[in-house]
Amino acid sequence: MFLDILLAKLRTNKLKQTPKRKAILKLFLDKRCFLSPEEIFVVIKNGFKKASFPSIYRNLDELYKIGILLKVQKPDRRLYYALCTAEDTGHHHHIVCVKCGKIGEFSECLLLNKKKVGGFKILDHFLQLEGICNECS
Amino acid sequence: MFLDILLAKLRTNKLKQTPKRKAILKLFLDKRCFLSPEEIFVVIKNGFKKASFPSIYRNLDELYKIGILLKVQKPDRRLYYALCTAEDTGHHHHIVCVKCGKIGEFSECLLLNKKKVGGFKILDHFLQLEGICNECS
DNA sequence: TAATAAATAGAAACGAGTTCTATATAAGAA
DNA sequence: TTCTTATATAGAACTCGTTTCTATTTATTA
Repeated sequence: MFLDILLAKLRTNKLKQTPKRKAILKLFLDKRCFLSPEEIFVVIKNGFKKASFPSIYRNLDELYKIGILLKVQKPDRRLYYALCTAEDTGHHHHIVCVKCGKIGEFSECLLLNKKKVGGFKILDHFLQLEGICNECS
Repeated sequence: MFLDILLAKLRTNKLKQTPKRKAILKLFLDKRCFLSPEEIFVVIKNGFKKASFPSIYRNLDELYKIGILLKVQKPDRRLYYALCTAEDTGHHHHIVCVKCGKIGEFSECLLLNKKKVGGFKILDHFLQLEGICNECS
């Protein structure tokens, strides 16, 4: 089962398997879409007696850092997280549909593998794509 | 001259040609890259006795609304604006030196010439590079 | 079961961006 | 030029998503 794989990943990264972490992972497995910290907070608030935003934010960031979640920012200037389905947890980019806002993910880096350009040695890059998804076109 | 065209666009849209608006436009014409409100504020602060963030933000938004500027959001969760180069000649990118802040420009697009990726049809992209310039390395 | 390292809740802080309002100024009219 | 009026401005105060701080609680292991 997929949840077991995620829980194993927690152990591998020395993160405790707390009830709330499990609830967050189950929520992402159930919904299979991008969720904001606020949406997750509401669910946790309903399932437990106590809940706090800092824990939600920290958990989301930790899950992002160990490659379980991916993180994007929508034009509403909020963070959104979703299960990362890329086989490798390495470098990958996202593309946003200009019509429906759906976010696609691809691990293929579109950049030519150049080390130097215009007299500058390239250290890092930020690539943001806009497009139209299959359903909207 | 390009500045005249932009100023005419202000008049067309019934926006006054204030000294600060002119300074902002000149800055974009000079830099030819994405700038944050903060970066613009610093320049305006140096060129005038007074400056305020609300004016910068409102001006950038107005220039964006009448099509003079583009607006994007980078992962640092800040807004960035750049001249809309629709009439401008060639597709080009910028690279910023992480040490001295110098901005390089190159017309060669580093993106693989893909039209579609992950089920999305690519319409537009924004690429910002970071690196080290010749003098700093 | 006890030890301990990590996770939590709650309050407070942070910071980019926005709203409010009185004052200043660009641009057209007299 | 001077006057008039609508727009632009500075500065203070605010918004709100996100982060930091800290005392308490809890999952893990020994």
